[in-house]
Amino acid sequence: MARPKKFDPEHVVDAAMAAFWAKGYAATSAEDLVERTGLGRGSLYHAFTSKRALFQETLRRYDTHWTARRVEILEGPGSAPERIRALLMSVVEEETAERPAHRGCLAVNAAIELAGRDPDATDQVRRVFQRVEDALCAAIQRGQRDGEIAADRDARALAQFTLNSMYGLRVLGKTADRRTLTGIVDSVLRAL
Amino acid sequence: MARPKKFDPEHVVDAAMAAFWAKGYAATSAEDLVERTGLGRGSLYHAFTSKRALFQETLRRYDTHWTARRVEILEGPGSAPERIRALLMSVVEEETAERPAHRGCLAVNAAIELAGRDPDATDQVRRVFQRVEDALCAAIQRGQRDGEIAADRDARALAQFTLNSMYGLRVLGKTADRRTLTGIVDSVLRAL
DNA sequence: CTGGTTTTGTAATGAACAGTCAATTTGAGG
DNA sequence: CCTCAAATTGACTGTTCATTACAAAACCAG
Repeated sequence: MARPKKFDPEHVVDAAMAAFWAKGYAATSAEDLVERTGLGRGSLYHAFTSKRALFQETLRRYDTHWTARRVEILEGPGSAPERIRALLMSVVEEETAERPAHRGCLAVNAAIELAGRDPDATDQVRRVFQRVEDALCAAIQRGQRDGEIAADRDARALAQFTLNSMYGLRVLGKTADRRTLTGIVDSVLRAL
Repeated sequence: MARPKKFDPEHVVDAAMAAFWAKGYAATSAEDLVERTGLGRGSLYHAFTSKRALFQETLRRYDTHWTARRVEILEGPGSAPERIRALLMSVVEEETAERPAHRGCLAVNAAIELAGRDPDATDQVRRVFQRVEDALCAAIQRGQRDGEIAADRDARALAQFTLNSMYGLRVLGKTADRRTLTGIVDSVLRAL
């Protein structure tokens, strides 16, 4: 290695993520990325090849970094239903927060914007969804062992149902108020 | 009126809708719209002012035309749970269809792409969501009268829960297979 | 048939787009 | 303290973007 990079690639990807997250893929320009990352145009392209490749890197980092945070919520202390409620309520809080307004979940945004047109993005999104589903399934199985969730029900099916509800909140969160969303969370937990 | 329009405005909006629906707002170019609608650039801009205004018109038409179809499913013959299942399964069918691939629901797509950045689009999306929610609420109240759905539960809350699940399917539909989605529909109906 | 108003088609606008390049700087290895 | 591969810089590419200008064409009212 001759000359070391002046920047931390992870920081740069985080900055790019902020841009893509706020505006979506198509509406984010190379200029936006240059501004946010602080890199020069040349450096950015030298290091990441293209806008598309940088977005792919962004999705990868979202998977490892942000998805892990969601999983941690489920693995925290407390009963399984409590943990699941905490997860869903964290989504409600995010969606109703003033700032950043309605940025939602990057994986969901990418799924809606690019599914069917960008196979690589779709794959990465699938990975995110799968990780959360698996964590939900583990939490539900724990709840079944502890007698908080009916043991005769299929844990995988319940996990998928809960995941579905969580992503529903990402959609309704764009227009619904906190009360409504909280009511939905109550209904979901009642169904477990 | 001096010279009559050569085109049917509704047909043109439908064509524009197809373009926006397939690619999203930002990724659809004026050129795409010209191709799809068959109009000349001049005519298109003369009649619809701007890409943004045409999109707004598109959302309005989606609300009156497509949302009505969803509502019709709920008002069809059969028990309330049957009708709700039919609605959710129509979403599953659309999401797993080969063609058009993963175009989803235009209102959901617009919500995810533009919420927080385009107040007019957000308002229109809210209107769509509200109409479906109201129709669900009516169906659920009917089900409660007929004894198919527990009468002690809040119909509005159940409608919002069901709406949430429906839009969850729009998200998971991008990566999940038909079996999984159908399983989720089963879980949702079990919760009513 | 004619006047007046609107629609239409085409060409042109400047801005913004993603991506490239050659020149320059840098610092780790020898 | 060189050498040289890699990183940086910022100007530059050609393309595509949304939108407009303008003149020709079309049609209804009188």
